[in-house]
Amino acid sequence: MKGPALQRKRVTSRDVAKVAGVSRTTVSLVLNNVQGIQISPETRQKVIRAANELGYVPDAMAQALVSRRTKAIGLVLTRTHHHIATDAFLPKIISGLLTTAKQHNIRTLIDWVETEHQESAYFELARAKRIDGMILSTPRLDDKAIKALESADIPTVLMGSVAGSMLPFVDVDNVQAAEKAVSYLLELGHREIACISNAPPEYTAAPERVQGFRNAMAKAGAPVNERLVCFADFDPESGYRCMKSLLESGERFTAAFVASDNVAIGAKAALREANLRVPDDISLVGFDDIPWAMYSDPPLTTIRLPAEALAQQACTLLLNLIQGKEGWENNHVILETELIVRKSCKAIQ
Amino acid sequence: MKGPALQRKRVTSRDVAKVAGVSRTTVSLVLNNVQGIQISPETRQKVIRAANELGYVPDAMAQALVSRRTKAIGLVLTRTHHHIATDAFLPKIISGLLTTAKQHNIRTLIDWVETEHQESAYFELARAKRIDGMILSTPRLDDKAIKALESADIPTVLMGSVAGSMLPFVDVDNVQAAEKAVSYLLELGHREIACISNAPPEYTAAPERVQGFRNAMAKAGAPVNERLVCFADFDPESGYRCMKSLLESGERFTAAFVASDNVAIGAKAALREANLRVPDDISLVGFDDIPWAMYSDPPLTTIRLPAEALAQQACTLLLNLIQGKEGWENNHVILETELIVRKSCKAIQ
DNA sequence: CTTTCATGCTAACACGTGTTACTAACTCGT
DNA sequence: ACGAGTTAGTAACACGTGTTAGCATGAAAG
Repeated sequence: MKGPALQRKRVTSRDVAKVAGVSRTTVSLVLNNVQGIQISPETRQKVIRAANELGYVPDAMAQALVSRRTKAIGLVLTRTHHHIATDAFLPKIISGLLTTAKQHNIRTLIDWVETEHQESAYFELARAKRIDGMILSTPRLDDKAIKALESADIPTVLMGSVAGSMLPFVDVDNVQAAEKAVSYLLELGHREIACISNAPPEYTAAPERVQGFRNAMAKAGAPVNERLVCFADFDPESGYRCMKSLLESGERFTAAFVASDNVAIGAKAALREANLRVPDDISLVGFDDIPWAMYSDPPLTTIRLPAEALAQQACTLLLNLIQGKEGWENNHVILETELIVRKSCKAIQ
Repeated sequence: MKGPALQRKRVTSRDVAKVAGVSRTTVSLVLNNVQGIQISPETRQKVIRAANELGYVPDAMAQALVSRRTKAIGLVLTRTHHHIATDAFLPKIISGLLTTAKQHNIRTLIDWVETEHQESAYFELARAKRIDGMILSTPRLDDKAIKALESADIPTVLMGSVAGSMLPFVDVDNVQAAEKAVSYLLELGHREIACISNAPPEYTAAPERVQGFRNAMAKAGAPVNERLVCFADFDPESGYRCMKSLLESGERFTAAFVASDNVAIGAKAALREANLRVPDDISLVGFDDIPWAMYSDPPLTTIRLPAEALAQQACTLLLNLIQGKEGWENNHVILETELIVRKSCKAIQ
């Protein structure tokens, strides 16, 4: 496959040139298929044959150095160790990213930024020119970081919108989606509805989803009991704690909108512990439609978030940005959500 | 933070040298803190001050080119698009990898190899010298690919052992772990036990876990009903299908060992559809202890696989390999598993 | 016979860094 | 005063590629 002799030495374009009996320049011109230049078909063949014979693969670092393109993008995660480990969405995002990246022959670098050293880490990646651009997942940015990013010279796309930022982003309409979910509960006759957010309010999407809850309630003329609004923290355990405290508060409710399936899993565990059954005693609507939602017991009614499509769009947007297609700047993409009705909700009789 | 004027031009070590009034060499020597060389403290200060003032960050590509180290490792996934998207373990592996990598100031590149183009893709990454080494997750390798990898000049660590390979790997003792799980069921008095594997037998770990099942049954003198042994395919849906076909086969069983929590989730859905309750009608033991196992209804008894620790060990092993610490070659790490007893099993009376 | 022009290819530079060999100046013991 | 040794720093090369300017050669045009 690689020729008879096993070569441990690095094969460079100079070696190919020597074997083909041409100059290194010609090798480069032929293998990169440069247009508007004249090379005889025989020479082309000689070069290509030599390259195959030697198993020549151009050095990515050298290419990057001279072309000033690394052909790599970065996915930057901005959450804690623990939240990354229990993120049910990460696989979908990675899968989506890899698919699109591969189509464009681009590599994906993944990095994790501890919140304390945010800025320095952003810059390290950016200024070291290790990547051509980056995607920030679930950004939680203060004004300083946003400004630093906007003024930095590295193309950036956010997954999740950030108020006050001019950076391009990809997202769903969280307000409208949450409204859809809560409206469904209201249509089933529920009036006393609890709301557990997906994350603390400083994270993207969290306040929007709670706002959607409020909007739906207001439209239906149902009062919002503030004691039934609670902020979780991404993982099932936080959902468990939220639901437990809601139950212990003694406030009455017949349904709950949980703005994350992952959190809902924990919330349901708390209900079970209190001998409350879903949907007979409490109706539950989730958000995200993680792969396990449909296999939950009972199957969880939820809002489907097109995670893979979001990642793909983010990647496409970023690649356009990198290629300098103007008119893409400050642009954004909003994808549609869908209410998936399963069996975790029941009408009030 | 970066000085008054916003510089869009790239800052090189030459610029730093000019500002500090020294040669580029001196800049390199100072900033890399090269030992055994004499530079006066005042010059050192001048250089460091100039570097900070200009916001100098060395170009990673240029460094890689000259040092022949990219300071990046690759995580290579060898499964289908869909299996990656629904992999409950990927976040933990990534989390573990990132932690260890960050400690050593190493970046992580993630790539995905469609099974058809396996070899070419391996080599592309390796020969292009984009990474210093790679970790292969859930390898499914035929002999040709193994040999190609062994003879390639890129350090490689497998996550999951492969029979007949000399490559270093990180794994648990799958046979023993499965034995532990099934022994637990046997101790509870079960004799007619079904076995659903985590994956097709050509993948690592799958045959081992089934073998563990057989061993435990043999030791207890319980006959293995071959019609109750079934191979799933990573995701819940395959578990659902397996369990459904087991139920439709008409063969009697009181418990099932499911060699993957992810698969078990689907299997449980099939049981529920058949109006069978866990653990009252059927006892269930899973494998992996994914984050959702403890929040399942009922909480799933399972074998805990130390996924993050495995990733960390794999990373450490790889870094040793890259640094050329001999004595680490052909080495491997086996981590311990643990039976986590929850509420999905019941004793036979 | 000279001038123009296309063809086929190459020498030479640039990218930004790490590192080795070397030099100039200065100290010091005798 | 003089060779020996230390100190502080630099010039020059290497890494492997992409790209521009230019050089022969031969053919066509005047």
